[in-house]
Amino acid sequence: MPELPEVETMCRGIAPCLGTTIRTIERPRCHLKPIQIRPLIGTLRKKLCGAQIQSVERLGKRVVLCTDRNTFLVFEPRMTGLLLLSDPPNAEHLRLRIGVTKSGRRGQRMDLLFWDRRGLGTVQLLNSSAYDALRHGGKLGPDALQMTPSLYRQQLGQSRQAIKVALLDQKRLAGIGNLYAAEILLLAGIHPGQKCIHLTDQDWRNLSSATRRVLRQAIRYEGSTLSDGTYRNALNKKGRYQNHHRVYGREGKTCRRCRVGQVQRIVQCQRATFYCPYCQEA
DNA sequence: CATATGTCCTGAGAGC
DNA sequence: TGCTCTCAGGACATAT
Repeated sequence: MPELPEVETMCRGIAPCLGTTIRTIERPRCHLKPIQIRPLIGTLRKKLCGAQIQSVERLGKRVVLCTDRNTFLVFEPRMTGLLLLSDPPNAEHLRLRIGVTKSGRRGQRMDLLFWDRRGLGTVQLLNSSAYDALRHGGKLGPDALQMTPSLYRQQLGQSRQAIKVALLDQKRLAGIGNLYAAEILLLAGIHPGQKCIHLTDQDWRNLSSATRRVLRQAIRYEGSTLSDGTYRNALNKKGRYQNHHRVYGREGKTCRRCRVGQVQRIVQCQRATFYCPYCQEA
């Protein structure tokens, strides 16, 4: 389930594509239900073949390839999507292959692959106004790494939702998912069920610093590969942050922050929440 | 408007 | 053993 650290790792991993020219676009044969790709593959080919990849950006949990035609190819991995420069985990879940070449007459060939086991991911080509609407149209909050105490209070402070639920709302802030919400709230010392509207200035300060600390550390470890083994970096290597989770997925085990509390699992909005009753008082 | 719930999708694991 | 059922949770659509 790629969240900010995994998607950031993908962006860094596909950096060898920078400056390359798109030559081919294919959707591999697949007996599974095809993923959503917009526009249709033929149109996508016409619009992208010959275009140069100028930059790679992360937009919340999305990866964006920006081309010299002022168009933007937006990958949304959702649960199990991956961007790869090497062989995929298997062939049957390969969803899109983009062949690129380095600039120059006999530029080196390379394949950028979109692989997605569950097929909930999407790929979309946007023009600049559509991309602008995605970034600034109010559908996506500020990036989680940019959150300050006052920005947190501004984006979440009036909400009557539980803080854990609000952290997952990409309209409020972009990039946090179920796993990192749990780890961030632990370090902030805030109970996941606490209503946003009741949080104090000290809580927002703690949340702001915990957010940066957790996400930066997770990026350093190239994200989390859970027990299903799905998440991989662009070279098909596992992340390592799962070995440093303090509460996520650790129900009944000892909290890695205080080494005293026993990790609890509750359900909020039909999603699992892990927390330490010792570090995070109700 | 804000918040809550249902839907999509596949494969792992539980339970019989 | 082999089947059926439940669950995992991204974002979006629909309901309250």
